[in-house]
Amino acid sequence: MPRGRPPDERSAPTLEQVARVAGVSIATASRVVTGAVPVSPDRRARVQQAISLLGYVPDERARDLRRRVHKTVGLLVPSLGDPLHADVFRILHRELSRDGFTLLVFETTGKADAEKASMDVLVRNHARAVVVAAAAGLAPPILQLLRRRDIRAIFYNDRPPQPAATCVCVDDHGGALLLTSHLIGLGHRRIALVAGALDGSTGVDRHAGYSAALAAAGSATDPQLVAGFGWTSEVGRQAATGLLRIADPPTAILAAHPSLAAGALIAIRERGLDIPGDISLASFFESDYLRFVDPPITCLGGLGAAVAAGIMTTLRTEHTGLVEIPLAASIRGSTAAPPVRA
Amino acid sequence: MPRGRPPDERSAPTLEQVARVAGVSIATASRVVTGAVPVSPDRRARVQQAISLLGYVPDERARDLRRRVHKTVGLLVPSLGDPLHADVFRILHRELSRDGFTLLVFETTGKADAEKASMDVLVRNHARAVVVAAAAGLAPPILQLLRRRDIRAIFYNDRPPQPAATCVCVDDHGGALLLTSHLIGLGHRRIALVAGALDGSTGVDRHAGYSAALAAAGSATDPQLVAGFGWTSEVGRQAATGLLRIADPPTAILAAHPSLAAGALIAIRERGLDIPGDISLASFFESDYLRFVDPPITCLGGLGAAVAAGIMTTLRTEHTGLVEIPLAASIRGSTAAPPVRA
DNA sequence: ATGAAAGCGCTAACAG
DNA sequence: CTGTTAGCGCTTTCAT
Repeated sequence: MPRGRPPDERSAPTLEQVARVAGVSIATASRVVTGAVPVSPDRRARVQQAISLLGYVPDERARDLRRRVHKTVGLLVPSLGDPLHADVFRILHRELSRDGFTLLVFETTGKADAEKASMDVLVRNHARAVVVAAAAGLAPPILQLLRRRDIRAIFYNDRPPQPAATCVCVDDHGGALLLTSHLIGLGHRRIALVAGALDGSTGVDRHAGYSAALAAAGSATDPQLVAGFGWTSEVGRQAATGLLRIADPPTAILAAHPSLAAGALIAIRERGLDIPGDISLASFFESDYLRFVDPPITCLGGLGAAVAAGIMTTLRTEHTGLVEIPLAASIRGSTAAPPVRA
Repeated sequence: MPRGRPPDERSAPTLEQVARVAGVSIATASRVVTGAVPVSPDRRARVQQAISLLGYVPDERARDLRRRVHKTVGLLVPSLGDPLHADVFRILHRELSRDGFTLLVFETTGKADAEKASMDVLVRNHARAVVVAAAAGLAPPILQLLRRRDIRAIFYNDRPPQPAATCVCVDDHGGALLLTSHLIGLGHRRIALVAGALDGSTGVDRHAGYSAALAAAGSATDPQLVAGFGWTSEVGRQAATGLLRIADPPTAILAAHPSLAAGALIAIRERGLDIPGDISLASFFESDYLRFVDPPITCLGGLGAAVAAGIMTTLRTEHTGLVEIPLAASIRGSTAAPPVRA
């Protein structure tokens, strides 16, 4: 038998100690802690006194073990630095804490083995659900493991690899359409897209939305005006630099991500152009700096909150399927009518 | 007695099931899982086969409960958006996972009640240690709770409220001294400080280091050249705008935080000044954009890694006391000799 | 309203 | 080497 070490007073007090101090049974002590079942007032008081005297705090793990419930949810994101993911984390964390859940975050940088390792930890900790931003890399075997374990997977941002999976997706197509139409409405005809990587639905859908808006206005998509197939500011900068050098340069640039917009911003300034006098700039999604920059940049707002809300609903209602997050544009100083030309 | 529900095959397989399938005792199964004690080759093989057949994964919580160990560490930061904290999170997470630990992150935004709530969760989950960036708000009662629970507290960034506490601190004074001396060495005499809030050791020490460097060069600190007592880019922008308007404006600006530098950068551009031709700019710490901006901005580098390393050492060696992280400057294009003047 | 006791899934004595 | 067994701290049935 395990050597039951002498009850260490330094160690965390247990329910048994509380019960002893209060002079009641463990069961009664438990009942006042959980608060569910009726306990006589005087005993309740004695137990509560013992609790605060000892500084008792229930052991969440023992509790879950016995209750056979799993109050852990995982979040897998490529990067916590990304404002969208940071927002989702913040809000998810807040909401889940409210329900007594624990959120385990993993930064996977899109690497498959990191995702594998993260999933392993989550399984070992009996996660009930896992929220995944980096859908692309989540290999089928992992998905299978999740299913086998009855762990709900909720994808967001990118559309999931499996058609029937639960997903909270931003309306990328609609967003691009919205922003591009805004630019067209302002009078722009040469609108460039700094597109982002086209290996996931995010990039592809934004590109499609952009093209659709153009088509609706009667123009074709000029391949010369689409560049920047990555997600870093350096990619954005180089793409914009190239875009500004072509024969018939754009009067507006739409960036598919704040980092891309940051790069474009630098390129525009290097070129000595004025925003929005010479060129307009609009970006997907929100980021602190988009507001602080001069002029503040038009973008698609309120996203993190909406995504997080969608995830919470999905989590709570056991909903399965696709949730589309509607998008709204925050029109700011960086977009205006194009300069008049010859 | 609890109604042992019929063994649900959908649910996570237990060691007992593994043992049954392998035709061995549950103890033997446990032994091959933990891998510690000798087990005969054939039995080992049978168990391993059963494990992969069932897809068995040990339940971390039951394990910890039985082992009476606590493999959870908490991290409390004001904001995950801050590159320093994001770095610390990333590295801590990686290192701790390696040791089988779980990292629970909390964004407290410096609010005392958020810190209180976070600590509560950590206590309930039997955290072994908690790493705290927002030292200022961690009220004494919480500290007391931690001590009582024998939870190690490791502070970083700000110096802790309690003198004897364990702390991994950046050498803020030395860093400011280093950067300011660099600027002085370049020939600058009018060096401004965008200081950050002076209600914590971080801001105060950086200010002191700046003054010390000035004093060493034989100049006094001109109060007119110190502004920006907050941590947002907006504060930095306003401070720098003011600084550039005074009668005898600075030829160099030292920002106490990347956000402050971002604001200063905007102000400088608004003023139409060239970096580093008209004015030099240096910043505390690293941030992606500091590298991508044109010109890249001189700053203090490698910080997150160093802090995280210090924390890990502290965690592993049970070290108590103060660890100072040495700082190194990354000299980049944003600092050069001041313009020649009349 | 209360207490005794049976385990949740696991590890580690202890005795073969 | 292997099996038996006593709990880790907690909740909950069952019987008072």
